[in-house]
Amino acid sequence: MARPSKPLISRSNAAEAALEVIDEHGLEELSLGLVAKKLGVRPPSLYHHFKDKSELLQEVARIMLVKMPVIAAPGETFEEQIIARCVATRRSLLQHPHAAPLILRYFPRHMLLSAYNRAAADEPYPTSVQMVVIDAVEKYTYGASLFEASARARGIDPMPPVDGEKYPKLAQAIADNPFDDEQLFVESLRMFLAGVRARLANGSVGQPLD
Amino acid sequence: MARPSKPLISRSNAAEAALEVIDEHGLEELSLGLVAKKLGVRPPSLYHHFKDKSELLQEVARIMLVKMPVIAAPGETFEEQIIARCVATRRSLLQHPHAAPLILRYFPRHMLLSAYNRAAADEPYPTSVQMVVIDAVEKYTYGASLFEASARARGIDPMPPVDGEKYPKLAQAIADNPFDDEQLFVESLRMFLAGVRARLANGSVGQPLD
DNA sequence: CGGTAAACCGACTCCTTTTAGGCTGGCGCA
DNA sequence: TGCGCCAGCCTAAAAGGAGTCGGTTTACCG
Repeated sequence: MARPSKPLISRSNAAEAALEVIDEHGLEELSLGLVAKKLGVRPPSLYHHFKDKSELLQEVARIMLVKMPVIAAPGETFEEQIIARCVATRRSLLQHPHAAPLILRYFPRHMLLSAYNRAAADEPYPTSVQMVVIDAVEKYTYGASLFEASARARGIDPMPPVDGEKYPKLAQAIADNPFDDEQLFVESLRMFLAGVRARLANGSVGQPLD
Repeated sequence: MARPSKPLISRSNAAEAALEVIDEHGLEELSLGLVAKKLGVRPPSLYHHFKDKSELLQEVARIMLVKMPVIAAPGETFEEQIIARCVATRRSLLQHPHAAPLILRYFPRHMLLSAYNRAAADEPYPTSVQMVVIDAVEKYTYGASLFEASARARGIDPMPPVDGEKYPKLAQAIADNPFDDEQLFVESLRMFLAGVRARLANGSVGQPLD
């Protein structure tokens, strides 16, 4: 079994295998041994395709972003189209809660440049605030998804049971919250984008709220 | 040197030592050996105080949050007070870019419950939207800080140089962006909080933007 | 003053990453 | 067709870190 007729390992199938291992065992327990086993191969063979383990993990982060669906939501407002894309991104990341932290470690911004360019082209905002919107929407989308993924990976409730005696106001707020996790996410984005509108409308961009 | 008169190791000084190691060498290179060396001690001794390495890291995450300054900004609007606290949190996290990812892995929500309770008490919003604000502000603050920390830890620019030929609109948006990183962060929060006001004012909470 | 247990250590095991070098068979080329 | 190269896998083993076990010393408490 020295050299197979068809290669057993490729960059992408190794990354897929690693992603499966992470989904099943978690990021901590990922070892080259487990990835190799899944490919029917010995651990050192992976070094023929990757410089080291971190390069493999980087590839995992990459395929997670590549596999994200491209959403079109015609007929809706510009803002709702943004939100639809953010929701798709969030759902996509939550498919692999254990792997999500890799996005943070190996965030491949260059892969998103064309998306940002399109965003800048589509946004009906003055160019001076476009970066605020791009930056905030990106960071909120990925940040919120990562925190939720982390909570799910650890098997804990995003918002733990709260002692109504010690924290009455918080308990009340939780009880009166009509939104589930995704709705909370969507509503937050709407608040933000509504705020962009409002501050542009009254010319207060850059000024404190009074 | 079997038992010193004063203990050499404690939970907190071990965590401090680990934090220093992380600051100097990065999270990947952190080993119990390095922490032990910094304490003038042998690696196995740490197991007298921590169950395993992850418990030590959890403690590191904890002290990072505990050491956060408590900010008061009297005389300002409620929103600007929130923002001041978020900025302080962001700066605090950016003091330790390499350690920041630990916050994600070991986020101790229960430590923040009293802060959330106070937030719920202070927020002049109906209880049905308080969670939207608390949740979004928290996730954006920590998420954005983590992404910036990650970028700095890797020594890369948050926004890499953009090819003006390939991405003209994006290059334009970057050129016309008047804000630095922290101002971008602040302005995003203002947009969000302005949006909360606006949507409450016109009763559109929960409704799509039109 | 004696017993208990806290606090640290050395030696060891196990596991994982990574390097070095070897084998084999597909494939280009004469 | 035959030859040699090298892609693509292998085994062996080094290097190093996490964690265990069983001391040993000394503080502390009755």
